[in-house]
Amino acid sequence: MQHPKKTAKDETTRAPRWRRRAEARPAEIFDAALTVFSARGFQAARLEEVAKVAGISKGTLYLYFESKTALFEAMALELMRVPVLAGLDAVAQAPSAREALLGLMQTMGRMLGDPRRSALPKLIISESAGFPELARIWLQTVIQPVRARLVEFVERGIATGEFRAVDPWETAKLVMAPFLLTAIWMRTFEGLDDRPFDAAALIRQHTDMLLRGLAPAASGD
Amino acid sequence: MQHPKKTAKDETTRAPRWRRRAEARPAEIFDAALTVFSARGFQAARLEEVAKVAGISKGTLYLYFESKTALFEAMALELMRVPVLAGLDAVAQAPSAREALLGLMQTMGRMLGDPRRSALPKLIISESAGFPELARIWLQTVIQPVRARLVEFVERGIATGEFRAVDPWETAKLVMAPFLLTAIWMRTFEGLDDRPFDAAALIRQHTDMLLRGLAPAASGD
DNA sequence: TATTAATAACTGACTGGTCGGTTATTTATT
DNA sequence: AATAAATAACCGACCAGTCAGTTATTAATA
Repeated sequence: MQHPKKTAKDETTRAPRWRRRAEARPAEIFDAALTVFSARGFQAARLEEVAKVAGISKGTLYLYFESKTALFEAMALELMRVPVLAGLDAVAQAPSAREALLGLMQTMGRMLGDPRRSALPKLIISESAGFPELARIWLQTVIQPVRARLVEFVERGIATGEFRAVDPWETAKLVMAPFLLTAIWMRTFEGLDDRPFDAAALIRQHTDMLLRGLAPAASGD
Repeated sequence: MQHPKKTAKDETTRAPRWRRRAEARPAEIFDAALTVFSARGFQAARLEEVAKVAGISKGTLYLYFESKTALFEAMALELMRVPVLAGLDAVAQAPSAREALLGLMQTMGRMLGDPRRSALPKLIISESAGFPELARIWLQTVIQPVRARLVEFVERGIATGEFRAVDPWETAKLVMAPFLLTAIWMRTFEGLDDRPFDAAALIRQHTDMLLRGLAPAASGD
């Protein structure tokens, strides 16, 4: 049988079974992988399902990634690479320590609103046993830089008298804790609890409490 | 071929290969299961290894538990059953809201010191996708009661004028967040970070910040 | 432009190894 | 001797990873 008249580029539109889309694939696979790995966890995730969600066959996955492990790692690294910290330097330029701190918290709050990025912490934490290297990288590329900034802001605030003298390192952890709680809660208990989780309200309250906790004593310490 | 000279049962009590210990087994298996499941995650954990750690054979596991899933669930439930909340009512008897709050935080802090119990949160969170029922039970038996108490204490403090008027629900989450951070950190990043994690210092700082954040405005709001 | 050849992208049936779970057998206890 | 407890060899479902073949796309040729 001869080839059918595909030459009729005038709209015979015979949908091909698939298309070559070598450029678009990786991103789509990352998307699918995040979805499936998030929903099932790394081990329980089936590559067949990742492929299905990505709209390709399992074999095709292996044209782009060496192994299931490599796919997971590449995906996680890809999501980390994204400007998690892009705003950090800008925020640091704020005229006061207070504003810098608030700016950073706002940035983190926005990140929680992006389902893709807010999925990463729980995934890294959950799979840290099997991928210690990934935990290490997350620590180095995300946690430590953010923490360093927070420490810096707190120290600056103390120096300028905006804040009272607290331990900057412990305070940095306290600043981050509610964000972690939120990221985890949304992906673990949301829908099971009788009360909806209002991330915005939590962060508002967090900010309020934090600023009061940092305020210098009104008169004498 | 006949059996080799085992007939030499000169009965001088050489250790028998095993003993009947039907009563002690379950606890030992739980211990082993917690260790292995914590280290590897549910899916990656091998029953062979659980058995080895428990000092028995894989087959013996099945004398006590229906399946890998049943073992995991039974273990998690067993750890929840333990007096997580035993101190709750006692703490609630404290003369002031402030003391009740501090008492509860102290209890939670102590819990983090017990490696067995502090392992549970991360395990539940990590496996929540595969065991949504367990997440629900954890929510109901641990999180919600603790949260309810916290809300109650905060409301009481506001009523008595010990605390300023904050949102008790959001505040309850803020109280818990650093404990969650600690539980997760210790089992995820500890050893990778350049700074050791000082849980006690964090809780001290947390307490300090919290009380200041809750303090009524010195003069006018 | 039409046809053919060459290549890159993709598919899906297949396989080999890995455990969860079972069972025939051995060992301890009563 | 009878029974209960534990073992270890075994089985088979499941799935990551492979590969021989198929289809789309591009390049070369007429």
